[in-house]
Amino acid sequence: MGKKRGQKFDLIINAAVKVIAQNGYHHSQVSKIAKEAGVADGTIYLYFKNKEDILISLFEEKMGLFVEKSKEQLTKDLTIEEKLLLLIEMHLRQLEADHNLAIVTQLEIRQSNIQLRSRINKVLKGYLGLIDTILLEGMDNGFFPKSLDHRLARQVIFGAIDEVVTNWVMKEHRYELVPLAKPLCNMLLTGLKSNN
Amino acid sequence: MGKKRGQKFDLIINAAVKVIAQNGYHHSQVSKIAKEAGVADGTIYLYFKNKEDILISLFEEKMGLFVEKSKEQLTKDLTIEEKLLLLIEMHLRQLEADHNLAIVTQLEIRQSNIQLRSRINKVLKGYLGLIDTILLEGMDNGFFPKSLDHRLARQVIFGAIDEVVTNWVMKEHRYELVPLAKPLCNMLLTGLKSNN
Amino acid sequence: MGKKRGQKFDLIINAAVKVIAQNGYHHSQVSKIAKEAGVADGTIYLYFKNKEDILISLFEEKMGLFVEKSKEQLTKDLTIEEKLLLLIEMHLRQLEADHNLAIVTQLEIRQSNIQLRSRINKVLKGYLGLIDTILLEGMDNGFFPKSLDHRLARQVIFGAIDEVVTNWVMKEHRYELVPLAKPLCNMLLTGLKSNN
Amino acid sequence: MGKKRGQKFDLIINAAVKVIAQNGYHHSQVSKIAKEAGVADGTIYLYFKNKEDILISLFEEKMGLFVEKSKEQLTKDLTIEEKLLLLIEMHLRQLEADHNLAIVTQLEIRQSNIQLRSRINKVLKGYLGLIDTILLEGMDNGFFPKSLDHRLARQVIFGAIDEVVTNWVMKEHRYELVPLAKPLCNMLLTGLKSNN
DNA sequence: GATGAATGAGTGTTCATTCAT
DNA sequence: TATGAATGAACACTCATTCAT
Repeated sequence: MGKKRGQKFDLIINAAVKVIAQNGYHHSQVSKIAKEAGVADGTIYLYFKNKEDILISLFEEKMGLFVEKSKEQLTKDLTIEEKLLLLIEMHLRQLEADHNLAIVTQLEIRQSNIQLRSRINKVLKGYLGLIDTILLEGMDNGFFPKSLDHRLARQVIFGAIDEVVTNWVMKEHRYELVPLAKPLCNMLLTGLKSNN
Repeated sequence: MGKKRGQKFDLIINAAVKVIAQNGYHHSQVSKIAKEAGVADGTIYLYFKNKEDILISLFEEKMGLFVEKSKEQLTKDLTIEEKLLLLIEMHLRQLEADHNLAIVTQLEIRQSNIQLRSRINKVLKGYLGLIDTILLEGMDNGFFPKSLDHRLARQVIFGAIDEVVTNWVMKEHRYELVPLAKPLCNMLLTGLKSNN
Repeated sequence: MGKKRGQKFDLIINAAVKVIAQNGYHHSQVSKIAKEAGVADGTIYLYFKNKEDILISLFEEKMGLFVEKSKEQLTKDLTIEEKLLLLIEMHLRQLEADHNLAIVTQLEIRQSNIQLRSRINKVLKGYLGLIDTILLEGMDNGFFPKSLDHRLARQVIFGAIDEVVTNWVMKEHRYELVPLAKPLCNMLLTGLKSNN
Repeated sequence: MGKKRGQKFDLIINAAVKVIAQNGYHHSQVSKIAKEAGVADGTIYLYFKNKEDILISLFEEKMGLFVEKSKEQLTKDLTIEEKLLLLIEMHLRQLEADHNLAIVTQLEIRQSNIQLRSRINKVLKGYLGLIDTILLEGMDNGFFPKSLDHRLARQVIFGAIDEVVTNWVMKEHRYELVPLAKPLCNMLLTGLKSNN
């Protein structure tokens, strides 16, 4: 059964983002999502294998789109520094633009089984690939040292961004997120230590 | 109800770590934890308010202990650099020493409700306080620039360490964790960029 | 709605025999039968009132045909003994010739509601009528005693044949059925007791 | 999990006989049975694996008891003829004494999956064993011919009795059942044919 | 007639929690 | 304190049936 797409697919995905952000995954009954989407309960199962599949598909859909867009932007002729900044900015902008999505992404999706993590990780791999590309290009042109452990660096970059977003969600979006891109990027590039 | 302590309290906590790490939180029935602990189902409720309380108490107990130990270590007369390295090393060592605890800490505990996050965050605050202390001391003695946004820095440090541990857990502990402390610490202090 | 006949009617009936024999009635979704028949789900409802109607119609169709054929054969000029043997042989032969039909007839059809039994019984009545005809003719010509309780006798004959077939189906058709006609017929006619 | 017995086990079994006889198996919701038994829904699952298990356990319980009783009676010093008659009489009497049980036994239990049939058959085997014992003893002492196919004979006897009971149930118990034992027994022993 | 996407009623089962002993 | 049998609320999912095309 290849995944069916169509108007209803998006209808359900968007309803799910809203309902899950408001109630949390475990209190978001399938019937509640169906009602919000304006379809019958059973219709959900024409487009999704089960309730968990909604959550993961939602992530794949939204995050996949984001990765696509980002990949495209990063083909531009920019310096490594500009590319990293751009990526961070896009990341923060995307989530600041959709608070519900941010809640689902930073909190609810992490409630999924270890097994489901593999599907999540597949999507994440796409994102991490973008970071890797920047890192490798930078090592190639001397912006980063040849000796850089790029896997560790990738984890540091992703972990830092992710934590910044999560912190913003936990603080209930009480401050602006995008302005943090620049200082965050600098901190990652030059470190915390005074450079004198 | 003040929290009751006693032999059984620890018995249950340790059983929970084992059972939850093996089965995941949602497949760890209270009766399964009780059986592993060698107590009756009902006994659990003499020591814990409900199932979620086991999970959070477990975190409070183990993490609280860790923060205590760390705080103590950090009173030693060390450079800022040494202190940060020590903290990271202790963090990685504690989790590498107990794989089950690492699984619960990095994966399962995140499945808790948004509400429960507040109790988790309270514990985390203790840990983040340690980072802050180092950061502020460093800013004070010129190791870090006065202009450092220490809240952002704290998020970067925590996010990076956390991601490194999570990655290790997701990769099923297939490599050694503690050796990553040194390069991780350096990366955080001097950044990714080449220092020509 | 008079019953519609046509190519598709038979297509569906035959698909149903196959699907139900293989999966059991309760695991034979209408859509599965439709697929096997090569028609759309909705088409089923142009020919049958509901799912149960397929099961009963199937029985009516196959059994009705069998009763017709048998009635015809029994008009021949035969002794009572020959007629009974012929009936039993035809019964066993019909089911041995179509294992799937035998499964449906002996096992699956009995899963229908008490209400539906009335339609089944109507069909059976035709068959039982054949037995009655033989019994009454035999009582008339002295082959059977005048005192015979022919209703009881009919139940004994039908019950015995039915059980022999069911046993064969339950034993997964591991032996030949038709050869049992002769000894079964003898047993019914002369009883189990030694005749000396 | 060995089967738990106890007061509640019987309570539930008896409630199930009543509810299933009145509503049919498929319209006998577990909650309905629980209510009739005066226990909570969940309690059912302390004593039975699932809904089907209630049906089969019920049969095992009631039929098993009957087979025990019959086996005991048949140790008496009786002629073969008397033994067969006794068995038939007990069979008819047991079911005439409990109309609800008869409905479940003759109609509802047959709605179970082919898989569940194996558990049913295991119970039936006990009953069929009783018939076999009589047949073999009769062949041994010359009451039955040495050449008797006792497996076929067993099927004829069981099929006949079963059909007589089913017929009585389908006719909604409108006549007395036990009086049919004698003529039924005779018919099985001496056959239908006139013994000129 | 034929289709098949959409419907939504219906229920078995789990398991955290309680409480009489 | 400790027990564990009993509770009962809660819900994902199926699938027979409909109907607009």
